[in-house]
Amino acid sequence: MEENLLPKRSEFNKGAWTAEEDRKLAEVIAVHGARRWKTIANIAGLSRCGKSCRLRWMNYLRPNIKRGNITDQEEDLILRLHKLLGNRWSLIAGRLPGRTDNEIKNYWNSHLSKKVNQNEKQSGASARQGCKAQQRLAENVKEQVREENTSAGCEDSNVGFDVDEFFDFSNEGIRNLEWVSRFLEVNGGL
DNA sequence: AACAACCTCAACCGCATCAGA
DNA sequence: GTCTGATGCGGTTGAGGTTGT
Repeated sequence: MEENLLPKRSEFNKGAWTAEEDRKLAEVIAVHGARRWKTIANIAGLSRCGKSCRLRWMNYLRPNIKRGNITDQEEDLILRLHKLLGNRWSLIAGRLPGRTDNEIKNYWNSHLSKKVNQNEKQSGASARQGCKAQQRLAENVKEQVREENTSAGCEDSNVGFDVDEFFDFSNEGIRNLEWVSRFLEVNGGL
């Protein structure tokens, strides 16, 4: 009686993927490509939702995934990018070949957030100065983007957008971050 | 050896955005 | 212009492993 009132249990498998499921998924993607995840799940005969298949592919099965320890260089880059972009893990992952947004998010939450908190505590007295430094940093970046906009004439440029709007991270207008790549390449450090 | 506390990371969930009908 | 399904993203959870007592 009571079970009639309960929501219908999902018909999808949940939890850890088996090697067999991985193999099936990879096979189907090799043939049909990595899109239309619902269809892929059906073709592969997996009792998984499309979302789950996508996640598994993106975070684990995709070729060129780098597994293992994050190097010091990578860590440094993550810190710099996080300073610049906030919790935009997919954008940060885009700058780290072979790393997934999930991996970077996990690494941040388990390692770097603590590190950053510690550093902030240590420099507690200079917190305000830190804020100012951050503002200066943002201003520097803004200035550089403005220069790029004017020198490139914006027509053909990938960085043609309103700089102030862009740096308002509450705005979801961020789409093309080509300039971030270039900024990091040019500056080498923040 | 046994247990608790902590840590890591794969996977899930909900929401936002995109794209096609 | 609107609707709907697909996709992408960030936050969160929980199982399993590790370390400390």
